[in-house]
Amino acid sequence: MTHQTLTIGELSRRTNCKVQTIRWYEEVGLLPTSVRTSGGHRTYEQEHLERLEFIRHAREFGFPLDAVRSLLALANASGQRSCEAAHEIASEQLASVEAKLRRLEMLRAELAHMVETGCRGAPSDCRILATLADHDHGHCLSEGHGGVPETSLGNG
Amino acid sequence: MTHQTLTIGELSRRTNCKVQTIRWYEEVGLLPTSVRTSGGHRTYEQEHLERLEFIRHAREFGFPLDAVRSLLALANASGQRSCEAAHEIASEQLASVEAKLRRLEMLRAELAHMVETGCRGAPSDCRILATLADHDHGHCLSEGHGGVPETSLGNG
DNA sequence: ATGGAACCTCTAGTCACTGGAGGTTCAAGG
DNA sequence: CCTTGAACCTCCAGTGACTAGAGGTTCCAT
Repeated sequence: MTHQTLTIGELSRRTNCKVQTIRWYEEVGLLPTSVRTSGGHRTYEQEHLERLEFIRHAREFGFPLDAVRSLLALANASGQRSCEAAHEIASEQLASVEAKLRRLEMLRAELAHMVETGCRGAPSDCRILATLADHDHGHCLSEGHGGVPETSLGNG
Repeated sequence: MTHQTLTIGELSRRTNCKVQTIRWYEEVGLLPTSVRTSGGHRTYEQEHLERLEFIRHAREFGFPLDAVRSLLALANASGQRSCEAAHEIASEQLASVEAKLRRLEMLRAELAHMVETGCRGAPSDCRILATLADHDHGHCLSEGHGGVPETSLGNG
């Protein structure tokens, strides 16, 4: 029954999460509206600490915030269904990570080739600048074919 | 001497780059201020087409725009120095891609483990939700130790 | 009572675009 | 010459997940 409350700073230290980020999580509804002191300072309980740790762990696994929101809901209403739903979200995240890996591996190979080839003595024959300028840039780096570079790997 | 000019739409089609993106490249100085028709429409020449293609190729390799800016300058002032500088920029990009790959591979392994373990029959024993809630979350996913999740992989 | 650390709100910036509203210009057909 | 409608124009807001800073207030130990 040591019902101790935490300041935002303490919560920040314990979760390794910046103060601004905690406030932001509250703003976007990942953390409940915090109880305030008479002076307006936020106070937190053990349950908030646990919830924030959950969020941080999920973020470390690269789950986007929307997924974290769903996972939080599932964790609070545990049951067979929750378990299946969590499994599905995690599988999607795994698939997304694997897709990014494939993309990045292709990119790495291309870049490595470019860098290794380097410039062969003659400045006018710099493989790097030549590759970038190449009109007939044959091999296809962008998978989407939608016109967007999509090298962007977003989060996680 | 078929000195033909292009509209922004034609340039867009030929480079697979959206019209808005072309305008935005102009705004941030990657493309020169465009010559306009009397009515204010942008017109482009062959050189702009080539420059934009260069930009697109570099973006496909994941170079951030600042790097693209540098590479463009180097391409326009070719020489031994340019070649070396380009090599350095490309090496940095390669290193950055490799770092992201390492990070993603760790992430993939952790996620795969989590997903494979699944929930073992008992709903209360869902490995996924349990892993996320884990207080003693032992292994270290965040390499920075700066407090930030840094699962974010930015661009390229 | 005081000093300074920690807290508060609000705004803007990051990266590289993307999308949309609301209005103008161009070129082809009648 | 007039109309139609596609293509163009500018300006603004939004994306994801924070981060940084200005300018002001509260807390708590001395």
